[in-house]
Amino acid sequence: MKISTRFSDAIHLLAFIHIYKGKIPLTSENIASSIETSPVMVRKLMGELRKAGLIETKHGTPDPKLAKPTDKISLLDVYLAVERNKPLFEIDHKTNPQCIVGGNIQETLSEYYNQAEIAAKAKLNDTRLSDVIDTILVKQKEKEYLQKQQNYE
Amino acid sequence: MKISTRFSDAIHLLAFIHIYKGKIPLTSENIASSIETSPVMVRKLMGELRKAGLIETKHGTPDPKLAKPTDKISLLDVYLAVERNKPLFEIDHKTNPQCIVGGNIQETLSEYYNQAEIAAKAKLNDTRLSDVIDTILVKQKEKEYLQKQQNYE
DNA sequence: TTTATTTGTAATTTGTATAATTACAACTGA
DNA sequence: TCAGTTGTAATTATACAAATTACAAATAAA
Repeated sequence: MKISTRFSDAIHLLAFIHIYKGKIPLTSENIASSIETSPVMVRKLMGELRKAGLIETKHGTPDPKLAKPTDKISLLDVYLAVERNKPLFEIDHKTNPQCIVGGNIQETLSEYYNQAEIAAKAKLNDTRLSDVIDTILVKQKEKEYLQKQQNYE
Repeated sequence: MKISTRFSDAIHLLAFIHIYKGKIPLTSENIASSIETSPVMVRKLMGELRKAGLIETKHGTPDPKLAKPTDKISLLDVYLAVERNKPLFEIDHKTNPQCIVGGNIQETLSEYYNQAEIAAKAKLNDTRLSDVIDTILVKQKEKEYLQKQQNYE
């Protein structure tokens, strides 16, 4: 499976907008170079985030903004924006309906999978974009501190 | 993305063995026709389930058995057997390390993703193969009852 | 009001993970 | 012995995400 990094990249994009707003021009080109993807992918993701009401953009103008404060955007909001209702656990929808197992496994698993999926989504809903940004900034400070230390050794 | 149904198919396979043991020969051919996949895929999955200690097979003999009672096998056991440590949420590992966001997002997200993943896996660990089999058999009975009803109408 | 820049989006190509297929040695049991 | 099966490797086919290409529409600055 060619794995999808849309969810990760969308969070990256939102954090980037917040951290670099006013410091560098927020063109799809600049954002793409941080994610290391194509500007077109960035614009597509931004289109979906815009439709979900998470950012505001203006056609022709390289200046996207977050539509809400970072503590009012949860990771679940981002997930739903770019992955829609994509299941976390895939069910095999092509099983033999003539068989007791094949004829009932899909419905059965979808119930149990759903419970697990909701547990995961509840955690995503508890995590705010502000948490992610705070963690990024702390990790960055720690890195810078370690580098400074090394310079004096 | 070509989605993977290995997890679903592995549960299907185990339920099939339990329900049809002694009723029909448990050849990879017969199991495959219920899953609607190839016999080779079934034999591969069985190989992984065997290595994980969930089933016992004998080379050349079409007679796999569950290695434990169905209430001692959880969906998490099956997941780990066939998906190993495959992450539920994929992190983009190719981001620009020169950027504050690109340089810290991977570590950051892996922490939050892990929390969500553990919540989901805990639910899978709470669900036993016996639960799945019970649900399948109940659903089957319900179907048969409805069909009988229709015959008298 | 022209011109360079950018967004937004569609169409096409490319890369790659997964499943299906092919092939066959090794084992089993009648 | 021999037909049937498992276990596994190698190859091919398929499906889909990402990258690329292309361009109309909007913007901003000269």
